[in-house]
Amino acid sequence: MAMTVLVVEDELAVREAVRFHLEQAGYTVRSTATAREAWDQLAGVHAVVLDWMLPDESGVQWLTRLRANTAFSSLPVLMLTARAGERDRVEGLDAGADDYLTKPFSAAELAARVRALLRRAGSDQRKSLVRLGSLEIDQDAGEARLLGRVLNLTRREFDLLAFMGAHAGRVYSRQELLDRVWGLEFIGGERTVDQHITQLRAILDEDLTS
Amino acid sequence: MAMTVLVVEDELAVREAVRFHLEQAGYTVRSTATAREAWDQLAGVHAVVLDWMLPDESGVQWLTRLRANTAFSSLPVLMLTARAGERDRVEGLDAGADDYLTKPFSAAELAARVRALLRRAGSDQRKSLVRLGSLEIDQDAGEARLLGRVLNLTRREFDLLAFMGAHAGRVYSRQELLDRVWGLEFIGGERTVDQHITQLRAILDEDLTS
DNA sequence: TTTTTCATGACGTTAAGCTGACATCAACCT
DNA sequence: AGGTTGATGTCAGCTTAACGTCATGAAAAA
Repeated sequence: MAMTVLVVEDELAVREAVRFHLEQAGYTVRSTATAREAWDQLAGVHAVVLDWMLPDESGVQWLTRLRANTAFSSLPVLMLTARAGERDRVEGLDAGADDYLTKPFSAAELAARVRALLRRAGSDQRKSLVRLGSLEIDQDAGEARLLGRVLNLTRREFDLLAFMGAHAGRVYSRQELLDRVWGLEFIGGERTVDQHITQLRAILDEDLTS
Repeated sequence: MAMTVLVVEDELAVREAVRFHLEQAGYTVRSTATAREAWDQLAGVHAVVLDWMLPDESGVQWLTRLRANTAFSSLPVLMLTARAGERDRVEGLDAGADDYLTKPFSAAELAARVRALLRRAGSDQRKSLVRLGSLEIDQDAGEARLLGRVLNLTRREFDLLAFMGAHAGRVYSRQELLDRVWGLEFIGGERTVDQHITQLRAILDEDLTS
């Protein structure tokens, strides 16, 4: 699932630079130059990179309005500012920014901070332990247990089992599994899924009978 | 019972921002702009957020005096600084600060750290000592012991071990470790993590077998 | 300065992952 | 009934990429 980041920044050069680096980092990027446009682009966005100074409305004002809207009250926002003034910082955090970066900033650090924001937001809602009968799938620990015993799974095997466990009772086609477990960028035959399913069954069977 | 936090910070904007966020988090907040005033406000306070630079006396000096007073020797203190220098950090912790935060900081992080401080002090159970089998990780002393013997670890090695010890049983990707142990501003290859893990294993192995 | 600690690129090793070939099976058709 | 077809299950080999380690230069500390 590709994460979408909205960049609100009036300076073209900065906007495009930010876009470039976030796309490099694997995010889908949407961008606007004004606060007014930004408002219309919010749907489906997972995080916002917001410039302090905008032509029509200050970033802080915009952020305050955003926070007032319950639908976006917990949307992660990273604020950009040209000045390192202490007062600005405080005002930004007051308005509800989750993180803060002073220009000039390194592109990699921006990406890292966005990544951290998204991870934090995501881990809050992720259910880390799924139990299905005597099978436990522990996302945090990265392990699955059957009858209390830890299964010796490879990464793909675990990912596949975890996905199916998180959507128990639902049927997925091979292609859907490839898209959602392997990722959209994976190019390959559907037989690959068969192989891993076979493997999983073998492991589960073995641990059940031994 | 509502916990009371004393904020000692000369800059009005920062002081009020900190007040705002701590009150949001459910604490009663008292604040002063100078070290002298702070001294008179200490009664009944459960924790202190202390700025490094104050008009009348440096935060470090003030803290040293505080620690010398037996009545306040175990009062949790969170230090704020604009500088990120390693030396400052050491000096602050040396003087008796329990935690340390570099400006600019996020509101959420400040609140989280204060909460952590109060929890530690409240249960009077120094969570800074983690024990895993015969391995002890002592955050306060900045050292780790295996079978009672102090391990000779470098700073990174200790930080890494401490982080993992504090989150035992959880799996982290290389990238997450870089973000959380090295910091978001670190830009570098993931192989770096491998190297330090290898080193840690070697040290632990050696101390186990000798 | 000297000494220690870090980061990183190179490289060998291993096992995880992918794929093609073949076997099996059920449904459908003639 | 026998044959055909398409979907599925399994096996074994090949290819990678993930891992662990070493050595070296850079950076930081003493």
